[in-house]
Amino acid sequence: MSHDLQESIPYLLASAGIRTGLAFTKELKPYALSLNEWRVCATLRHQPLQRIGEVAHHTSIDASTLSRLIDAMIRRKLLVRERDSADARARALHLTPKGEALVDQVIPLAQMYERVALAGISAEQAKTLREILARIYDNLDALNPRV
Amino acid sequence: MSHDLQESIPYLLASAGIRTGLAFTKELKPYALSLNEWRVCATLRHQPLQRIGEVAHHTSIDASTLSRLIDAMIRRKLLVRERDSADARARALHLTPKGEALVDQVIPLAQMYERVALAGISAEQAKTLREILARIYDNLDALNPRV
DNA sequence: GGATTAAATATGCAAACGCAGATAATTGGG
DNA sequence: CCCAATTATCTGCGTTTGCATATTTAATCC
Repeated sequence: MSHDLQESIPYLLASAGIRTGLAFTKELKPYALSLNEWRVCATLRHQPLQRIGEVAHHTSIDASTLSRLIDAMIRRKLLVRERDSADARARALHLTPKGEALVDQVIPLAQMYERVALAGISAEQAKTLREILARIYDNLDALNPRV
Repeated sequence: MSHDLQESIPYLLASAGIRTGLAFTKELKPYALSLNEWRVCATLRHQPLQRIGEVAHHTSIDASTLSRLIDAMIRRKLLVRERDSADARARALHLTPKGEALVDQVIPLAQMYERVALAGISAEQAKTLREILARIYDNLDALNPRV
């Protein structure tokens, strides 16, 4: 059987994604943020007032891992948790002003990495890439019996 | 400051990559392979006789993590390690027949995931995607002071 | 050819992770 | 209004991970 595994989309996705993540992790060190913490910030910046379960779904981070991660972030006063108006069992998370300020500090870094990653890739290709990646995420999300 | 982080390439890459990895991890369970073990198999299938350091570089898995992972795989007789002809300090790894047989069993799964991930994406777009992902990997690889 | 440097791999250790099950709090049926 | 069922989150616990450092082995210099 031939089939070059190095050319398979899952393999290439992992390679590019892990590399990018590792590099960005180093950049985050001065801000005392782990990559997962940053991803939590990013999704809450995009859409505030999410519950832990929603954040877990959006970031693909296990809810139990998130529970602890978010506790620590709350202790650092980057996030707060309030009663959810819709379901009182749940608590809705959002960034504090301090958290937002931190995100604003990191955004230029994220923009720089975007440029580094996309070096030699046309704007049009980048647009296609965004669409395809979103589609792949959706394809795999659909596979999951609702995380 | 605006800038939607959810649209940034690193974020989308992580989302799509992690999702794909999680889903594939479940498929690997019956074969008692972790995702990292599979990635090691894949790179050794593509290019045998690599050292640990080379595998570490190709997979972006830390060498110390790999050292232990590979020990376990050798104990399972999926890999063997021989003296490297070029540098006798190093040992070159390659799959055993048993390891190759396992890879052959998993390949159809990998092919299936390729199809699932690419649902609704044209062959031409998929080709572009492969090229771009490889380019992104290279762009970030170049950034690293030789891992 | 012995000592020094260099490189590849392994190990100690603490932190992060993921699964399974526990807990907390609400909803819905009677 | 109370109890069973449901759902969101948390905790216990063993495994995996990554960093720093040690160890092993060979290449190189004198």
